[in-house]
Amino acid sequence: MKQKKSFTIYDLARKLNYSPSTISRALKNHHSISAKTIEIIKKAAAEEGYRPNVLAASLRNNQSKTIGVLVTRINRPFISSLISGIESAASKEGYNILISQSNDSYTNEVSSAKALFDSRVCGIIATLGMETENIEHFKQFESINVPVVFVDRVPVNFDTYNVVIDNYKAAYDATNHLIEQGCKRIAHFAGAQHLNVYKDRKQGYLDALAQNNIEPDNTLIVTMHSLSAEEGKAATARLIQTSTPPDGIFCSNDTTAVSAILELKERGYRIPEDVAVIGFNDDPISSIVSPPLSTVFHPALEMGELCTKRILGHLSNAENETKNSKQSKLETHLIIRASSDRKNLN
Amino acid sequence: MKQKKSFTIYDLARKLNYSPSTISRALKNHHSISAKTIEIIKKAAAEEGYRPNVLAASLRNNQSKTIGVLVTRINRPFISSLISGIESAASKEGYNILISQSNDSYTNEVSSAKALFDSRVCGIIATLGMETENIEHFKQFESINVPVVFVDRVPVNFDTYNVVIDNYKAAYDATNHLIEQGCKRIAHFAGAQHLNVYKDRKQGYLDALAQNNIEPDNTLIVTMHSLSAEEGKAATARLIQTSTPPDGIFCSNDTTAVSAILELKERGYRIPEDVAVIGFNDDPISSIVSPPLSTVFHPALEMGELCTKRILGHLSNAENETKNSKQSKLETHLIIRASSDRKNLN
DNA sequence: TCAGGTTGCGCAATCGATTGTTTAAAATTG
DNA sequence: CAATTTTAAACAATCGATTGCGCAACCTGA
Repeated sequence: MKQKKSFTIYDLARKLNYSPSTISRALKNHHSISAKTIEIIKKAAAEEGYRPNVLAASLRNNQSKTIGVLVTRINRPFISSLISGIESAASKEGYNILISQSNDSYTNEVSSAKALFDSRVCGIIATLGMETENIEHFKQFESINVPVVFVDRVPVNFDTYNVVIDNYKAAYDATNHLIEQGCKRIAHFAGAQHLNVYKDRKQGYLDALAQNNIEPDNTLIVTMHSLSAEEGKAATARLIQTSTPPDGIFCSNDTTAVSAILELKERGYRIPEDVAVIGFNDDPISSIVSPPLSTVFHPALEMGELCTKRILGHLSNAENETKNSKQSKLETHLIIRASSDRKNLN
Repeated sequence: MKQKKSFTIYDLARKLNYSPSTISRALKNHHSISAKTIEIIKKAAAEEGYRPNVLAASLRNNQSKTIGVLVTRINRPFISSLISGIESAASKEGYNILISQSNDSYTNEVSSAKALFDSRVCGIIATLGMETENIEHFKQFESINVPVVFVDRVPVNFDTYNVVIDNYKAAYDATNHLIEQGCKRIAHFAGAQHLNVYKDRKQGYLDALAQNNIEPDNTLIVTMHSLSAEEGKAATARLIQTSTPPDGIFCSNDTTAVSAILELKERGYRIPEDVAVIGFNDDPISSIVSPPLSTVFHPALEMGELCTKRILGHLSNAENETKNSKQSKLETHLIIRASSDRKNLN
């Protein structure tokens, strides 16, 4: 069932005895239209409930005010906050956002990228899926000069905009914090190592150990596919039952960290006395679990806003791109809560 | 900075010595184009990396394959899952989704609705903001036969598609459950009463009390503006310090329920022995808090999918709309966890 | 062999807004 | 008052895909 046709500048032109071009110009205060005419036209437009058809304008201008957003899963705390930030910054400037999720499937990611391209988005913001190793599907955008901003999970060796946090430093600090609390055997729940975020977090962890002359123990490093609660629970159960269990765990996300806490509690371990735990992201669950989870603040909203700004900045002046580096690294910080705070125990 | 022009059917036509109309028809397997020609054209299109411009097609057809989604806040568990469901069902059918958030501001909601209208969405899915009492801004869609689906927070007296749960029944059951657990003085954290969801939940609560011959006590009913953690904490603190404190709380969302639990624990009350608590939504925090929170399952993903189906159903056959009622009420159920389960105490 | 039918494809208008180029009228100048 | 400049608005092409209509070329059967 088709939509009914809506009221256009042609209808308005006929009604007021002006040409469509005059209507168009009047509505955007073009200097060659007299003030009186502008007033007449705007008044009539408002009365008739005229609404511009942005499809037509976009087609003509070869420029849509729509930003494409391609994420893994919309309903995750970090992602939904990221999108919220993107949307806020975009709508403030009159841009719309078109959203697509890949569910961490490479095939979906490729077809979503195509769909966004076909919609002629003026820019695209993406975070890579777990499976993604090849990023050819983003090159089509560059070929028509549509800016691509990768956020959080970004590819290496692809010269485009990036918005990330310093995963290495955050992980280093988190691990160091555990060491300061007296942990000697620190486990690490790592994510897929072809993704920058998890690779950097692992490296930060390793370097913090090295810096403190702690020999890394591979049996304490668990690399997980999806960093799910189930994986976290299973890994915790396995590690804690060994002859040399960990006394601290640095997890690559809060989901596994919380599941570790729950599993440890169930088995009668005290947190942080027996095992100190620190997560990553500051998801809502991290402050609710008992004891509250220490974690790394992830500025999701801010990252989203910055992504939008990068797109808009590129569109407004393509020349400046060399001035500002294309790489943005946002500040994070540790949030120390009870799950790792051995010094403030009552 | 404008985008570069991309490769069009005209370019393809020139290259292959066919007319643009033949290209267009061939690409969609029109019967009047020979199999051989179709093959030639499709092959060339693939080689040249031709991608259709959906803006042009939408303009011509007066029909975009884009669904507008207007929510209050993207980064809330229920909403992000709802969007995820909408997106999944939409992308499966080749539809895109354009998202806008109102942040519960009426002004934003109105301007977002305008923006979505201007983008000529083929349908719109919306959940009302806290401030919204007037819904004139949704009538423009009906005027050009664009279907409007309200979900969860829906208006009364507006004849359009609705996707909701039975808030009344869920609240009735939740309250009844508390009564079965032996609660005599059950408090209720209510939301803004001009919104159907909170009004129905309150009514279900009241009727459950009445059914069990419990006199309602207005001092136990707290109506909140935003049902935030702060409000929940404050209300809990106030209620528990009265001479006749509640022994059960039915909260209109999980956020306030969790904050109630935390506040009660901090004050030394046992849950559920002293106070049983039940929330609404089944947010991730509900299963993490200690004790785990009993709550009402809210089928967010399913609701989202159904919203999309309603839109697509309307578009494919406008006649059927009388067959299926425009109102869809989805099933919910209680999730009983420790926060209210007095019978399974060890 | 020819009227009538089918097949395969091109022509040209259309969707609604935008904009470079004209044109007509009004205002200014000498 | 004629010449020139300024002002105001119209004309027409354009963006890319779609589609009703028309028109050859070919096929069919009588």
